[in-house]
Amino acid sequence: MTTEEIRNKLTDRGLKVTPQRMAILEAIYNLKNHPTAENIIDYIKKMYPNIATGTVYKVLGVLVENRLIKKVTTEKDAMRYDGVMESHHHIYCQETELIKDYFDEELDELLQKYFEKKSLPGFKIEDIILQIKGTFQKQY
Amino acid sequence: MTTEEIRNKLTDRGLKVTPQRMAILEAIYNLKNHPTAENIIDYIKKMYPNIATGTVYKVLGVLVENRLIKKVTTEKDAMRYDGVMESHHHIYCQETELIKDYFDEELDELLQKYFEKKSLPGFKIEDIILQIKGTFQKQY
DNA sequence: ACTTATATGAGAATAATTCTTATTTAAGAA
DNA sequence: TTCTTAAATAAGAATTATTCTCATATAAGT
Ligand SMILES: [Mn+2]
Ligand SMILES: [Mn+2]
Ligand SMILES: [Zn+2]
Ligand SMILES: [Zn+2]
Repeated sequence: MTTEEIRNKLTDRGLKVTPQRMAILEAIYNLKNHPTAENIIDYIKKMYPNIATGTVYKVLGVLVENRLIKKVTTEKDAMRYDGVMESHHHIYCQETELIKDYFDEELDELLQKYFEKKSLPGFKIEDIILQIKGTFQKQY
Repeated sequence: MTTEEIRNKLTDRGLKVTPQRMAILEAIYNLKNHPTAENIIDYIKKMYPNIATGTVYKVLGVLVENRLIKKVTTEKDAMRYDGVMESHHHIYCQETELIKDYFDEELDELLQKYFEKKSLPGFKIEDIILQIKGTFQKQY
């Protein structure tokens, strides 16, 4: 993801391009494993030590509203963020904080067809995300 | 769910039976829509005004550890709890806080078979929960 | 360059949860 | 039925995650 591409994501949504917004998007794309706000703040402060905590939360909210990033829910108190906007699911390791992306078009089609048939009465489905919970096998 | 049944759930796990634990389980079973800790506290305080907030959080943690209840993740800051331990999925209304249970054995079998075939290398799946996001149609 | 609506920084405030410690109590043993 | 004691609770302080307020700074259009 180049600087220009990041800039375009902002302008495409009619958002002002600020160094803070650029830095936050860049952080999300570079930090793997679905960073928390705190992860993002730590990362950005290396290059840009004056960024305000409140600004990061504000910007994250704006980016979510504008569908440039997504929230990832967990059983921990801190929200996590995801810069991958293509449809995908999440593999949660119960022993660590690791959340791996899981892409599977075949599964997505299967689910889409399944819920076309068995549509939920009175509910318009916008998105289906699998939370796949378990543990990674330790390798000796 | 009778008082005796609730009591047995605790003793079956080797947990001491306390009025607080009984009240918290009863609250979760009676409150619908996946209550927050605050919902549970408000409910219990009607009958039992001296219960301490910290006790409720402590007990909720114990009940989760002992698999008598589950956490339900959301994009909001407050954790929500679920007393329904049978396998099921969640329908999230994007416009309200409503989280509806969705039971579907056919779907569960479909998923189980799917992931038997396409097993995730190095990962032991313990549970798969669908987060079905969308909106309930308003009826006029 | 000028203007202005919007974004940011700083720090206070709030909300959700956890921690600490003295006291109480459930449940098994005597 | 007491007695014992490890575990649970109440109360309130502390911590963590997030939001809010408001004065200043700045992006972007004119
Ligand atoms: Mn959450
Ligand atoms: Mn919180
Ligand atoms: Zn992801
Ligand atoms: Zn449920």
